[in-house]
Amino acid sequence: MGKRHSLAMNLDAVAQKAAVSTSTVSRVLNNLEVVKSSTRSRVLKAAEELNYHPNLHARSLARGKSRILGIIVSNMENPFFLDIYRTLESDAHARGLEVVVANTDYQSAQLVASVQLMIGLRVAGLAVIVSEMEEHLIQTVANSRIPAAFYDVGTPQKNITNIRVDYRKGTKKTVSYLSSLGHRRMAFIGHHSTLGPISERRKTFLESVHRCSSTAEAKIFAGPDGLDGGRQAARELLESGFRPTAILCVNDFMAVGVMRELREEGLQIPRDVSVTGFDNIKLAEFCSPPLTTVHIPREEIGHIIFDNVLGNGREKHDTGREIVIDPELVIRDSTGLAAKT
Amino acid sequence: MGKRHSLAMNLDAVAQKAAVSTSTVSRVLNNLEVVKSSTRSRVLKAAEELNYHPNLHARSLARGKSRILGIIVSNMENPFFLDIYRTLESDAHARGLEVVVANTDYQSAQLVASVQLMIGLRVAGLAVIVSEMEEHLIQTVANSRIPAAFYDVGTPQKNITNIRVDYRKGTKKTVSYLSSLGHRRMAFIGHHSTLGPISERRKTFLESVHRCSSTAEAKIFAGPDGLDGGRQAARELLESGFRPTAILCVNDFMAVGVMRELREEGLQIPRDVSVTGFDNIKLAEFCSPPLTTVHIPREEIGHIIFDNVLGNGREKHDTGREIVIDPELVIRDSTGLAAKT
DNA sequence: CTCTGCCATGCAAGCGCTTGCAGGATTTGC
DNA sequence: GCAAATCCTGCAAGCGCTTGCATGGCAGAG
Repeated sequence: MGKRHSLAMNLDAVAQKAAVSTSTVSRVLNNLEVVKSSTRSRVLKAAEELNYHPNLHARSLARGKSRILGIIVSNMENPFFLDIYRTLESDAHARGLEVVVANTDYQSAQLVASVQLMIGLRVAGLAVIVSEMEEHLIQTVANSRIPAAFYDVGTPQKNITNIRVDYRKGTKKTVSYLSSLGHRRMAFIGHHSTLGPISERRKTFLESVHRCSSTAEAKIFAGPDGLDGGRQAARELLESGFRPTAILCVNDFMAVGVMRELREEGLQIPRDVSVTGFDNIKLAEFCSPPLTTVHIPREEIGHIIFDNVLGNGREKHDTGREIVIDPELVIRDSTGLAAKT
Repeated sequence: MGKRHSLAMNLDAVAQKAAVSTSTVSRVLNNLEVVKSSTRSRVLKAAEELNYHPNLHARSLARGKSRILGIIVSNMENPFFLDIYRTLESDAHARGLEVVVANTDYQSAQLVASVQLMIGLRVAGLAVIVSEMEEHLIQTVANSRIPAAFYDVGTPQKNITNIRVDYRKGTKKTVSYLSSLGHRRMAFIGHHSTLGPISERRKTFLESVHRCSSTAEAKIFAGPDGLDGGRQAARELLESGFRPTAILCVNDFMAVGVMRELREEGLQIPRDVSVTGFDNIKLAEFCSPPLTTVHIPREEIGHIIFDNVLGNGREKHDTGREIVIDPELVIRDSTGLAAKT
């Protein structure tokens, strides 16, 4: 019944205008060197004049694969994830791949939808940066045979690599550092989350504090994630009457929120109370006072993920491995000697 | 020559397994209500067992269109763009559309590539949030007949809407406010950029200062964009010997960087010098001191863009219009009465 | 001037899905 | 019990592109 999609501009149109076959047009557009240069330029001219843009769906379909790197990320606002994403993106572009991102917003329904999307798109590779994922879904990805790498999720699977940061170590380093400054009464401010990495930090915190000194006190507070959440949690802490000399926060955003609230309360940092963060986002360096925090090498992580998804074949497609990254403590001005009480 | 792509799992496989035709499978998967429920569940079961995921490329090809909203953005790290993006994304999801984003990093080559990608993907709608775009490229988008909206770019075109913020007004409000506090010596800190909206602010700044008082002094400084850039520009300002009582920054990030440097120099804000930003990002509320800045309603902008791209038909597809948004001054603690000199 | 061989191009099948149309099976009405 | 209406399902064409194979033309060799 002829053209159903009137406005469509396709290879045929170009072929006709250039008086060649579609195959030739295709070859020109794909830079196959078999085409005579006079023909080539004629085709190029026709395509240009018709304002032709190849239909990527048709191309992927015909080729049986797409040149797309899929990225699933739980929260783009988090500079932590954002940085990893940016690295992946630039690696992909360097390899001539397009990128499609899906944000899950920590919603498991979104995660499922995103995975469906990526598989449906038959992406060339998939990076999943989400902190938590059901075993079932991981299996789905594994079954799809799409080369994939996860950040901080579940256990390694067949042809899937899992990359994670040793949060325990980071937390331990922070606690020992604070302990060495004389702190014996500490609080941990986390957020309402059952995410693995988060509860890991919480647990390690308690253990470490008690290992450093049997008389040490440790309490845990929580608020929603983010600047506001940190502030809110700090408020609760203040109202609880507990007066720690040091506060460890689950991430830098919350730490900045916490500092804001403490300052409002008239407390000085670090004179009255020390504060630490986690991640070492840019802001940590620029807030006031600059924040002592745990640095996580996000660029490095991004590169590792990319290499494991679409690396030059060096070591990809091993039977899934686990790669563990060591975090480093960065000392700035938000921590100091414990105040005498 | 049989299956070229061995691992492919397609409709046929499901159809065979469920002992029906591909058409039926297709109808089940698309929830067409014509299928007998016993057949339906048989198909669903087969699909499930085979771990089948429809090929979205084939689907888009057959349907002649995709259910994808394309978003092109110049810099995801900028919370300003990020917020607009997030709004668009949630609007899209609410309508059952997928989203694909392309980051241009302010590189014009990337912009071209992104536009190609979106057109190639035959996206259902396109939002372009990039601050600057060649007329030629705008035309390309217009010619593609894809419903599109631009933020802050060029002139309205046929079936393309342009949305922009009245930066002049925002800058004027800031200057008059500072002027009313007695400031007569002001600096503007921008970044190295020829982007329209930026030079607009710069120019308006100079005009406004001189309009407020003929004896007022105004100078302009610049650095790279971002926290570091603000710091660097502040350094230059300090070294220049110019001692303004107020500094207007082109955006909040730069303002925070500026404040950091001033503080290091021993200056107090706002006692010694007032500082203002632009955009009113979250950080503006949490930095120290909280920043006086110009609020730009990013969510609202996001919704407007979406409505203009894929709105319920209410008013989309007008012959391109221009929508202008009014910014509001938000007064916080980084500004105060001018110091006596 | 004919023969071999290569170069540039065209032919046509196929990628996985949708969908208008047709037709067999099952109901319903009388 | 039979015709008509209804319901499901299948057939097959087509979406725009790629690509293995076939072929026409032309150059150089003899």
